[in-house]
Amino acid sequence: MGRHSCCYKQKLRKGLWSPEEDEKLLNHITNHGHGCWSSVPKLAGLQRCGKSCRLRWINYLRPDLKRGAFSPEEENLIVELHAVLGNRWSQIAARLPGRTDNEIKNLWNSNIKKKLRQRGIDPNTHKPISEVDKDKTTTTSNKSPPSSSSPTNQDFFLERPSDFSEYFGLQKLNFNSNLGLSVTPDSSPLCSMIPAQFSTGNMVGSVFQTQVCVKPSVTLASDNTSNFFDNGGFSWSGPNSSSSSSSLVKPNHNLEEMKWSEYSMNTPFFNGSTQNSQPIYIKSEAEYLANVSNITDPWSQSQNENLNTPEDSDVFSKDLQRMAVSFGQSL
DNA sequence: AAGCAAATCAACCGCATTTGT
DNA sequence: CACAAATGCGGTTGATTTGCT
Repeated sequence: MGRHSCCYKQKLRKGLWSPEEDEKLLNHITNHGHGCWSSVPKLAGLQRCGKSCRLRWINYLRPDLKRGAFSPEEENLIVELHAVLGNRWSQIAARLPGRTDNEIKNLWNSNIKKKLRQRGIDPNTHKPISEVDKDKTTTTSNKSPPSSSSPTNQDFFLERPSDFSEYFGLQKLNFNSNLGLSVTPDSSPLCSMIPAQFSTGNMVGSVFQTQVCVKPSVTLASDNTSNFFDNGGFSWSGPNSSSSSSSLVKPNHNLEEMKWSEYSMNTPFFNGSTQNSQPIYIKSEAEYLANVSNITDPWSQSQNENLNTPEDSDVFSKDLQRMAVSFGQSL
């Protein structure tokens, strides 16, 4: 036997809201707040289910809603955010004050998608359509999932849009094993989105399961004297680590199909249990590349080879392990 | 002005996750 | 720990509006 909707048990109204219903709901929430949504309809004198009341409030009655057409700036931001977040409409909406996930979703499906296609861009992958077609004909079955589907925790691939790090800019991430991560954002549009991602949950549940993560553009150094500008990438400050060699992660090395969970399962770094707060700096790939020339790069020799080899993955894992161990020791 | 198709919008549905008991 | 209820999310649908012939 199939499920029934929440409106089924009682004879509750469905469909469009009347002005009278709106007024009742608005008055009730203005005077008492919404509290528990399931009790709202009863308290407000409405023949609706709580879910319907919540939706009406969020999408229509909320006083902070911005109405009217989307500006070109908003549309651009939606495209940029979609390139990073995929169809995570609520997270996209969180970056556009006064806009709801529902209207952004509608705009995307009815308008933006079409515009992108007209410009020769695939709205799912944000790549040129010609490239996507080529991929389709060359790739075989077990490749990364399309970005249109939200990656699950299980299926998180280290894939990102090629221009992602341009949005990323310089971030200062403050890791605290009790509080999770917080971020001091810079002024680029996506930066303040990122901490919202990071600050919920613990390390494994947040930063290392988002597309932001370390992989695209970072250098890892286990030396506490190095700083962001010296090593051109990713570092942490803290007590001296036992490892004297610095660890480097080549930007864009080809580990697209490795899962973060595979790293996180094996690295003590991600399992820190004592309270500590460590600043972590990440800068954009562009900045990285501008500064990287003086840095010894263990992957440079393999530049023209297929980098997606077990050896590469192994080196990368070991570097992460080393970083993890020294970080763990500093906690 | 009428008819039709496309575009837009509001709301529902089912599922996943979170919270409470 | 198990279960149920509540909440939140994204996909989808269907009604309405808009634009074109």
